[in-house]
Amino acid sequence: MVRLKDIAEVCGVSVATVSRALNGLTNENRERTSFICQTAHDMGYYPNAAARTLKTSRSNNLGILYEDRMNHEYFSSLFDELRREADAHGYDLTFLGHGGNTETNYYEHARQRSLDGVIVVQADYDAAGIIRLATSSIPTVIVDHTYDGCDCVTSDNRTSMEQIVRHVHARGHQRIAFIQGEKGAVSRERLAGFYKVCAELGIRVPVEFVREGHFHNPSDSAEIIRDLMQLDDRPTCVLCPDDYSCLGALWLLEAQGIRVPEDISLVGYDGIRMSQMITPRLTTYRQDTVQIAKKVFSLITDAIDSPETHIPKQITVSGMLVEGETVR
Amino acid sequence: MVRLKDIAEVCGVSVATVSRALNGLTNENRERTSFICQTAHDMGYYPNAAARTLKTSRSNNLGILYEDRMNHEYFSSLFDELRREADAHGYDLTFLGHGGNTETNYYEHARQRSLDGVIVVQADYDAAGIIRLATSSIPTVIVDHTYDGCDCVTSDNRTSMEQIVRHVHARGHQRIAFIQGEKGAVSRERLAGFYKVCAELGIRVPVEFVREGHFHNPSDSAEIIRDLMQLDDRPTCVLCPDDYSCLGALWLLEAQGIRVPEDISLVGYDGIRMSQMITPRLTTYRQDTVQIAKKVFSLITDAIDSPETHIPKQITVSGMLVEGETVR
DNA sequence: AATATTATCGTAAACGATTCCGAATGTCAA
DNA sequence: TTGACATTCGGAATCGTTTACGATAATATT
Repeated sequence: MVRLKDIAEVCGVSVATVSRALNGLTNENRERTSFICQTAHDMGYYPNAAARTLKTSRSNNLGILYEDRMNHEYFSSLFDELRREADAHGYDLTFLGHGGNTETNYYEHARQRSLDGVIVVQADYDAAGIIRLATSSIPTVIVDHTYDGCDCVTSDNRTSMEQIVRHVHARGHQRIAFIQGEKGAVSRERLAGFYKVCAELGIRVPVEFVREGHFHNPSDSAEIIRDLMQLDDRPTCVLCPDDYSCLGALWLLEAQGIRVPEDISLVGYDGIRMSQMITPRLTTYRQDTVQIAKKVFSLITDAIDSPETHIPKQITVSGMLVEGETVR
Repeated sequence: MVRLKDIAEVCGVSVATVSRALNGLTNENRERTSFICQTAHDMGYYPNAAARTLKTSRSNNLGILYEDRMNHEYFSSLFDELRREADAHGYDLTFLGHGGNTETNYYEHARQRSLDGVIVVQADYDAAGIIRLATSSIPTVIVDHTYDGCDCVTSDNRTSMEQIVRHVHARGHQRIAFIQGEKGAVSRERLAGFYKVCAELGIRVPVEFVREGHFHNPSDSAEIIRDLMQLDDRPTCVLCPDDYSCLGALWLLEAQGIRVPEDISLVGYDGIRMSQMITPRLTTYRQDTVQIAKKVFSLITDAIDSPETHIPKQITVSGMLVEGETVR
């Protein structure tokens, strides 16, 4: 391993001069600087991140927090975009695990590794470990959830749902059911949008039309939909919590002879690729993962680079309604 | 931040003693050791990874290399399992990006961060950067590809394909087409298994039955399948490179009035969850991502812990044939 | 010409942990 | 009592880098 010391000896200068030259500090002799940089490159020098971190307590490394499994496409593609942004900003991405022991202490883990910030993609937002992290001095950005006084990036859950309701209403639906995902900021926002537009449009919403389901759980959604269809006063359209569960439900229903959209209309959420590859193509709302990732980094880099002037913001990113073939 | 020095002052011992006590070194006073550990815990001590890495040149951090996008389920679930294993072994997982600059130097990046090892999940295996890494002294495990003299974990591509061919043959198919994915060790192995069993079973394979396609590319596969079906002497069954492309092809075909398996039988590969949620359920081969991850870690931990006695191995992990409804 | 100012660079002290080596103490046998 | 030996601990160097500070030389000011 080539060290600054080695370069210093070759160039006949001090270690400090080499460090300054390589870091582009001012007050340095021009030609000498370029000479040092050249020989450093020739010698195959690369800085030792551990030493640099130890001295500066900056690691150029961000933590990424994801408690669930990654295998639904919305999360994995969001993750891909975050990775791209991290690369562009010169950061590495390290997964924040439970730190070996079961008592999930994300804060300590982040401190141990001197992480410059943490991106929370998915977590149990009521858990003490997450709140500890979010309220700490470590720059933290939450995706798809909101804490007061924290940096957050969310989809426009409320207005997107408003668009969806207007869309299906425009296509003639008056009896619209709504399946929630897990309780939380996302479901709350979407439900608010749902109720708001229903009220505006004079759509009556029986209490049994609003059900509690789960994200990414197809059989659960199918069960609820079948249940809804057996009501005397049954809905003509069901809004699902996400594409994954909607797709699954669609197939489970079709296997039972229930056709979409002839017998029932369905709407998904997320806009995963597969939703547009199937027949019928899903009517859904595509989240803009590229923009979400960009916003996450604009927040976190600001928090890192100017911690004293940074004020936490909550950013909303708009997506796009995708008209498929599952709404009659 | 609490340092060893702080603990030493509180306990009235030297820094060296605290370090030894915390690391469980021998030749230490029993009760004093436990007293030190207790106060360290009470003071909220956690070690500084950067300092430790600088001194020991071990980081307890593994690199994970993935050049493509993550959004197909096989890779993302494999990744989930790797994450679980890393947690269990006390390692963190850091993504190896291109290091900011475009000239992809994974080796230097790994050295910079003092990574203890690197797991290559997907990459351009012919690129100089990967080969440089694989042939370096950094413990490296390759998944789904083989280099001579390197640690590799692959699925049983050859025998799995043999099983698949036997299966469809047992169900009466004599005219079987094969769509390859990208060129490489995986495709080569599968094709070898395909040819071998076809020969054994006396199945004639016209040259136009073996096509070059792409992994994870549904429209491409659909195109090829349609093409195959227009042959005078058309196949009755097509083996696709993976579930994702197979699913997509299936829908594209059905949209054009071609029914599966009535008009054509299809077989996928990977065994992603969605393949079993749809109608018809896919006949496919499920890769054992849990076992793959376990093997990866058994190799990499051995390479890290005993670099002198470690000899590179190539491990094959068996999966399981999943009988669905896409083979008549 | 003497002094003030600036531009450059080197010295050395950190950052927090590990670990070699030697010192101090205790134990035991002769 | 003395010497040999084991046990336990502290001192200090070290890992590679950054950076405050002072020293030096070059230039400008009067």
